[in-house]
Amino acid sequence: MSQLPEQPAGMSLPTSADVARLAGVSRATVSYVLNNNATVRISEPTRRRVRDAAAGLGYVPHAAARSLRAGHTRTVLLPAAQAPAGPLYQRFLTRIESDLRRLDYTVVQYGSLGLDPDEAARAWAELRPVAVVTPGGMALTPYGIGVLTRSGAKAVITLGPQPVAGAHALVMDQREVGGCAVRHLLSRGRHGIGVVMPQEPGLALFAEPRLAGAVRAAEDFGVKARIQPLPLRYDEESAAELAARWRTLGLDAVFTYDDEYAMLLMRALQDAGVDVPAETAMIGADDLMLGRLLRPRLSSVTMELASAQSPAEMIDRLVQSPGGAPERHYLLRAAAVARESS
Amino acid sequence: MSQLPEQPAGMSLPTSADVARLAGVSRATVSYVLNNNATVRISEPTRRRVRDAAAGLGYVPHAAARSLRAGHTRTVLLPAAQAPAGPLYQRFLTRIESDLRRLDYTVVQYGSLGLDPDEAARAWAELRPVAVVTPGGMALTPYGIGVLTRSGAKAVITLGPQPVAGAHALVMDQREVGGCAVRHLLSRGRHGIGVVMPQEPGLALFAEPRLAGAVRAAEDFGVKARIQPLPLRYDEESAAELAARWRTLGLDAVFTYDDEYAMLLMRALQDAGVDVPAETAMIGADDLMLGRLLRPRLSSVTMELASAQSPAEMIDRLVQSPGGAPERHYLLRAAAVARESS
DNA sequence: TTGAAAGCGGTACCAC
DNA sequence: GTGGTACCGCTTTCAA
Repeated sequence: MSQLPEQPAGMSLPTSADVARLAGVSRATVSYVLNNNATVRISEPTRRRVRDAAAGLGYVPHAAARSLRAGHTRTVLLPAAQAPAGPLYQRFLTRIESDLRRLDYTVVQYGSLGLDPDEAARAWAELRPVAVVTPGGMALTPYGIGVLTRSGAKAVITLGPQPVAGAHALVMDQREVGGCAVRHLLSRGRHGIGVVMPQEPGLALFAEPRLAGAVRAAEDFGVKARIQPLPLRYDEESAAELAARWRTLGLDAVFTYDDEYAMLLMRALQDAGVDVPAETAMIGADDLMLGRLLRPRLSSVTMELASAQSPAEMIDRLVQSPGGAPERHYLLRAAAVARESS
Repeated sequence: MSQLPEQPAGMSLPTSADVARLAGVSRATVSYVLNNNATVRISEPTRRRVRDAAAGLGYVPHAAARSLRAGHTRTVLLPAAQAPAGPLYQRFLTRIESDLRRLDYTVVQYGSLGLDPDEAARAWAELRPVAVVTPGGMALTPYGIGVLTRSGAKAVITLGPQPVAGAHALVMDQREVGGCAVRHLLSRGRHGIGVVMPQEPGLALFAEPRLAGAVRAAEDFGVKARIQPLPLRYDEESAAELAARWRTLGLDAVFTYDDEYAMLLMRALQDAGVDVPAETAMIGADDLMLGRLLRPRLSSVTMELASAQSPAEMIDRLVQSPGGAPERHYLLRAAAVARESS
């Protein structure tokens, strides 16, 4: 398969004019045939001659020329996230990417580290994408949205913990994660609940809403419930320091932001002689394998992406009929999984 | 900053002709000014008028038009990897991405899931990238390399465990990881060494070379050393099954592919009453935080990317003076970190 | 059923 | 110093 079309040793790729010449037809005909243009009838022999010529020369159309002429692209731009991607985001990416390709879009991740929001929007607009999906870490200003829209983006969509004014939103509402965790702990009869707040800068975007959801769940429960934020760096020293003053905090439960922080804190608490779950119940989030390997086995908040419509279908719909009011779709389903640690 | 340039409500982005009209100059002049073209002297007042007009209109150049005219792009294409990216690859990505931007390249990750190698190469070639860096998971055929080269790619580079004929290579030689692990275990006086082989399809690409390196290190040591591959799925059932027949294997050490598999297997062995490290020494790879949290603390092979020249500089050099013989650069430095498990 | 030709937005050569 | 203009590769009327 790889070698079938004998490529001439010519050093530069042929154009549609070369294909036309070899097939003995005009460039127009080449375009009609290769794009299966339905509005024009081309005879079967001609089609074959064109196809053979294209294959023989190893013709590859020039995307820039095509989109320049067309006045639009089928590029969906996904600015690469700042923070290292978690497992959930990776699943989201592969999913939306293959779905969009099935719908005949070209998905492009474009790195924009170190650009300010307006510069970034202009850089994206240079590519004239038909849709832009910006992850939470990337700020999107009204100016940026304007530039993108006027550059031909039919859909500007934010993806993250909270919506942005003026753009459509795929909301992964992290508050529900905190809410689930705290409701679970409350249902276990715990009332003094610590909430781990990672100090890594990129995580604040997720940690803050999780805390807000935790606080909200506690308020809904009543005055007995108390939420205490617990700053923690992802290193043993920080965990040991927290564990050392654990008993002074008067907590009987902790939501650790995620399973990895759970492992860190569980180890530190156990080393400090604090029993889990007897003295302190613990729940993480992400439902990773590692949680099941801890002793006690870690309770966790499991998350999945779910919506009536796949994100790719939403994008396709917005592209085909743009101009509606900003839409919000809540993608995150969270549920507590009880194991031995709570 | 975001609101300063009052954008007219016009619904489509202005072209350089619009800028020229507003500034009262020609399109040529606009191009000269905005690109700081040094070969032509434009008076300062004119420059200002052009710049003001461009800013006022919110002008954003059209990348496709530019590259069509130029006959080449400054796009470096990074086909997105198939397998979920590990921490090492993520570090590599952010690094190369910001380095390349500094050198004024546009870095684009292009998803190609589910395309066959030659289709994928054609899809990439449509974008006329100046360089392509394909991760190990993506096959690159001689035909594909030919198409890309003729489409204007000055550098076609593979990135992964082993080089590919006809392309430059950034080699992350996984054999050294297995070699390090085994040499470490041998130095501890262990001779019957199991090597975990993850059964997840995407990991074979890494696991096989690690095993090969392990075998090689054992051979170098002498006849006393024995290597035994141990297929393992990433689930507790598979680990328990392996642990149950552990003593029949006659091994006194195991290299677990990475730290996560180490955690899985360590738990299973401990549950089966096999003492680590007394009965079986264990070493993982990646040197994750979680290894330090295990009891016994996990020995691990730590990896980092190092080379005389940054990958971005290599790409830039190849782009500027293409046509040399395929280069190979070995990026991976591996070293065993001894902790309590070995 | 096919071909000639205009034009998408920028760049760069050549005149003035 | 600045403007006119040809052209990059492709699509799409319009005419034949």
